[in-house]
Amino acid sequence: MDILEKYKNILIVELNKSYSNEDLSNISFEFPRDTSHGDFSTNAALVLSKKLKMDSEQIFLEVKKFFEDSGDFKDIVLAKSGFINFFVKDYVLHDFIREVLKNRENFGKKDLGKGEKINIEYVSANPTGPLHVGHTRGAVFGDTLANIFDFVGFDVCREYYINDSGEQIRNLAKSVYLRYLQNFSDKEIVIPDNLYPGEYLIPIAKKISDEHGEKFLDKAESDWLDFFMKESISSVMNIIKSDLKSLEIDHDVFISEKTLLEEGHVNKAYKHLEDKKLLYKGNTNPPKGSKKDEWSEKQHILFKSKNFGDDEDRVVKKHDGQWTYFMPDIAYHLNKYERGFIRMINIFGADHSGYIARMKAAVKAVTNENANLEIKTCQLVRLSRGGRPVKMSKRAGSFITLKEIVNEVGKDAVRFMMVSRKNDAQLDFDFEVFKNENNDNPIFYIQYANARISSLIRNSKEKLGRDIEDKDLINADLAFLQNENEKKIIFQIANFPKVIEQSVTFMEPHRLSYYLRDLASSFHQYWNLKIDNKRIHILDKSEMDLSLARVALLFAVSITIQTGLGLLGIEAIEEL
RNA sequence: GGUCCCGUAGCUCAGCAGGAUAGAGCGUCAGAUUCCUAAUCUGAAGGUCAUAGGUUCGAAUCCUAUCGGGAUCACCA
Repeated sequence: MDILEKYKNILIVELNKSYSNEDLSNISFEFPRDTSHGDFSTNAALVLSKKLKMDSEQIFLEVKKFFEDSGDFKDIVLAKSGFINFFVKDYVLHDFIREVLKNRENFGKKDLGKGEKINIEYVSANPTGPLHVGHTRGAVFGDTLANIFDFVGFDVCREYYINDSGEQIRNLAKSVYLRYLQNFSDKEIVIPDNLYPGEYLIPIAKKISDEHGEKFLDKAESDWLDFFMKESISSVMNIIKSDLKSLEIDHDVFISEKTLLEEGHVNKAYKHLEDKKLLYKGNTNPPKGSKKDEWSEKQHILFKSKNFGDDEDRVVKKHDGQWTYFMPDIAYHLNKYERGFIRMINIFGADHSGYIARMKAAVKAVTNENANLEIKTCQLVRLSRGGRPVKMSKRAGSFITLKEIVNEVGKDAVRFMMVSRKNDAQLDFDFEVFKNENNDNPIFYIQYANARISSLIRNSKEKLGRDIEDKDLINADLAFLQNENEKKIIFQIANFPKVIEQSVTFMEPHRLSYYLRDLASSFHQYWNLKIDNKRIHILDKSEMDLSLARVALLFAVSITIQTGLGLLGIEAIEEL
């Protein structure tokens, strides 16, 4: 089902017989941009003639021989530039489209993963408040990536790490406690700077008041803190899960830092490092720009992350015996390894990019370099509305939440928006664009294409005087398709498996977004096509065979759009 | 200052593991509606791919340096 791959394999296998000593990895086999360069082209003659100091004509003749027997080609020529250009017979393309129609939602699938377990950790936002726009990009990026990995045969585990331990959680609990006190007092309560001011804590406090009354009033902190931490975390995690649900993001596993601590995983990982002699007592330099007197000269326990490619050794245990945030993270990744994950992917916000080197170092250390951690970062998102930037300040909880954007433009638009740029490029987005129902709005444009194709099937009775069924499409005689636009669309569909493969190997789902937009564009062009200055009618009673052939082709487009949108987590709409 | 990301059309961005004449949307200008969804389409104008070197048959793509923009620096997460 991947034409390109099929012929490339033949080429490489055959070349290997004669030139097994040569590195053939530079040899390409692709759809040339310019149709005058044939249907496929390869640089094989160019590359090998150079390497072997052979005449390129000679290599060309050899290559030509590989393909001649199949009878699939009209012509194979050596271009002046040195490329070998292949002109394929029509039936090859028609057979391909029939394969797409038969395979339906499985078109584009490849077994690249062969069932390999892969762990993708994304979001992992601290449970101190609802998700905001900053989390959204990583959430959608990670989820889309997971979809694509799953599609190509990996055994994907989608995971969320809950940082439910440490100072921030105590602060969360204290913030909720203040809101709780407010429920029993007329006096306005002031929330200190270091605590969380968000109003989402009010219902949490209300629930505690309702269920436990005045039980925690006038009590020492030690009497209520644990309870408030527990209640707050579980309530905030419910908010977060509901945020994720609004984007149809569903993690398989939530792992709690607190649990890792309680079950001894952190101690175990620490001992692990100790046994390998990767820990030592020492000091660190104060960070640039900080005041010297705020810096304690006490001795901490450091992990030799420099041995594994980091540029500093990192503190794992503070002088007072407390863990740093880093140590549980190490334990967590050891735990992933122990659960059988050799391959792990983490999605970080760009503000955590400084953390990449130490995390990779830790995974190497703790797994004896057996596991591979890959980290993808998502750059910032800047939202605007009608050309004006949306101000985002964390003060007073006035940041834009994930829910607000989903409510404003809808799940599909948000998902598309977040993967419509390369992950490591900054993202500027105007809300208004995604509310438009026109060409400005790419998600609309793609859905419109699919809706138009669906309308053909719906209208077939009226326009052709008969219903179109699956077997009509599969049996359609595609030789009736003789138009350049039709050929262009066939090649575009044929490129889908490659786009999928690249999205996986580069971990760049945005490629899929661009692909779908381009495919939709070719479709819309075709829809408006004029021959002899007259608009074509796809459904034309007087040209039944041609009509069926056209619908068959467009149905293959629809299949591709639906699969692509599905991977992006977006509905394919049949009627607007 | 160190590290990471970015720099391609007026704007927002693609550019496939180095390939043939650099692409799309928006915006601008000029057009298309006896039509199955015009919520669409066609055409035109628009480029020193930040700059300078290097690698090679061949560079927007790889390497080095410089300039510009952003993020980050912990005994916070």
